[in-house]
Amino acid sequence: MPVNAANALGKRRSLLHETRCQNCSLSSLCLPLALELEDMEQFDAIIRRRSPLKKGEALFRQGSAFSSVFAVRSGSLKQTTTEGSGEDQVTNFYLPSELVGLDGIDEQIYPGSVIALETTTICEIPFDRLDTLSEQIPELRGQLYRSMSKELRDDRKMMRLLSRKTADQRLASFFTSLSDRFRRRGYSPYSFRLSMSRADIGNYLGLAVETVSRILGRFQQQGLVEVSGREVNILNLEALLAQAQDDQ
Amino acid sequence: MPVNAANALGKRRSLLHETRCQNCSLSSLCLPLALELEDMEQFDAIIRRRSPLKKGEALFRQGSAFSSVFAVRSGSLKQTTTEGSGEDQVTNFYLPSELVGLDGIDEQIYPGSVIALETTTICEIPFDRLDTLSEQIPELRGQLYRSMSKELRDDRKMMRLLSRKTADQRLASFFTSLSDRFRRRGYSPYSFRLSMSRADIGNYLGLAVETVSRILGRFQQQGLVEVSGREVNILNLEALLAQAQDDQ
DNA sequence: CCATCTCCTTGATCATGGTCATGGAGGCAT
DNA sequence: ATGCCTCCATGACCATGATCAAGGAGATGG
Repeated sequence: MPVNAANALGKRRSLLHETRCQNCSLSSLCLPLALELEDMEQFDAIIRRRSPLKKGEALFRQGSAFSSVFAVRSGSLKQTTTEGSGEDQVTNFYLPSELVGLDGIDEQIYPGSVIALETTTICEIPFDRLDTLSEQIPELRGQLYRSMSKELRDDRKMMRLLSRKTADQRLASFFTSLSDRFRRRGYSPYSFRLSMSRADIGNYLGLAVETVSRILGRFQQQGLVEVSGREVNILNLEALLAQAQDDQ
Repeated sequence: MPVNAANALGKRRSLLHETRCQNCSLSSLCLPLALELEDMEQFDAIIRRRSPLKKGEALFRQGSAFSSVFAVRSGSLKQTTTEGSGEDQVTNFYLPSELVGLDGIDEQIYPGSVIALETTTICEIPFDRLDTLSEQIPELRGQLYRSMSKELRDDRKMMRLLSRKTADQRLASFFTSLSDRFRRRGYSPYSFRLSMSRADIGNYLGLAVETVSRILGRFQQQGLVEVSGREVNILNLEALLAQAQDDQ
């Protein structure tokens, strides 16, 4: 007895590491967040699921032609930009449900490379189709505006961090921010694994690797966190939050 | 003999410091950049021209309710954010044709204050009407996406500046960037007036005022610029551009 | 299981730019 | 004009974090 068409489709999708937005656990955080079922189906139809990226693989490279934005489904990535012959600069880390590539719209070129930090699955959203759909679905358009606006806001925070905070405050901010992002995604805010190296963290925070190591050591001695390699246990979130403030 | 209606309207507008987008010298840089005449008229209709801000006046304050984005018509402004009881952080300077307030869409609150640095005129664009119009006019929507995308790109540049560049490179970048922005607006790229104080510049670049002063002095000795108070003359743009690079 | 490489840690020294202190210059109101 | 501010410049000193150096830990592949 043959399975019905819907099931067959379902099976094929799952074999290709695909799922539909309707079933995705991230749908409450991701772009289709505000969509009715019917609209979500339309949105779902333009998504291209990609085969997973392996650690170190690039989603795209700086300078390549812009065509799509991408939503992270699982795993994590870093964005890096190179200028002249200078060293790379890590400008962002991306976690599941976050949107990658929005800064390429303007010049139709990706202004940075985005590299997987671990095995990572991605939903590709062709931008011209997204734009067209955003004409028909105001909620989708609103969500897109909001995503970009939020990224602008986060950038301002990062500027403040880079120009006013001490090394200790930067690390504390980094951990509390990560903790918060994990919590919002339903993971433990106290216990998680860093997918990025110390070098990536230092580069992102504007610090030398050695400084990152030293401060992590100090945080451990102070009983704020417990760090073993890339495993992190936050022991005193309150104190970390206090450290992260740059006022006083 | 009565003047005709169009003239009367024109007069009233100019009395209120108003002009229409069609006549605005900035229209090739501003939001309506890509619009046909007919679309531009629709866009023009939702704009509210405001009476000029005086130096030091706020366009809006951090935390107030988001309702509009704003286009700078003449003059300049700075964006500052306060965190806790900490010192303000200058996160941006805005020049004519640039769009202010885009980072408030997400949380429906302006995340920073925006203050006029001199007498400044502004076009107010109510966001809900802009959004609605962007549904009907794809070019407008595209331009809005591009504006936000560009701001994201500029933010990445700023992060690189703050985390990798030396004090000299930061100042050189600041001047070359300003020079470029003036050039694009049809002003001299070599000779201009700074509307912001040394303190604002230092705050923006993550430097102490004293450092800004010292480096400006050094730049003068090196024959790169001539600075007298807030008047700037760029004598050697090439060399400044070279200084501004962070590679080598 | 060993060799190799990358990643991380820790120590010693140094340099950039911050802080503190002071004085001058220019704008603005009286 | 005169005094008062704010803004800017310059000098002396200091602190934070970078750089240099070396070694250990953990992963990866033969």
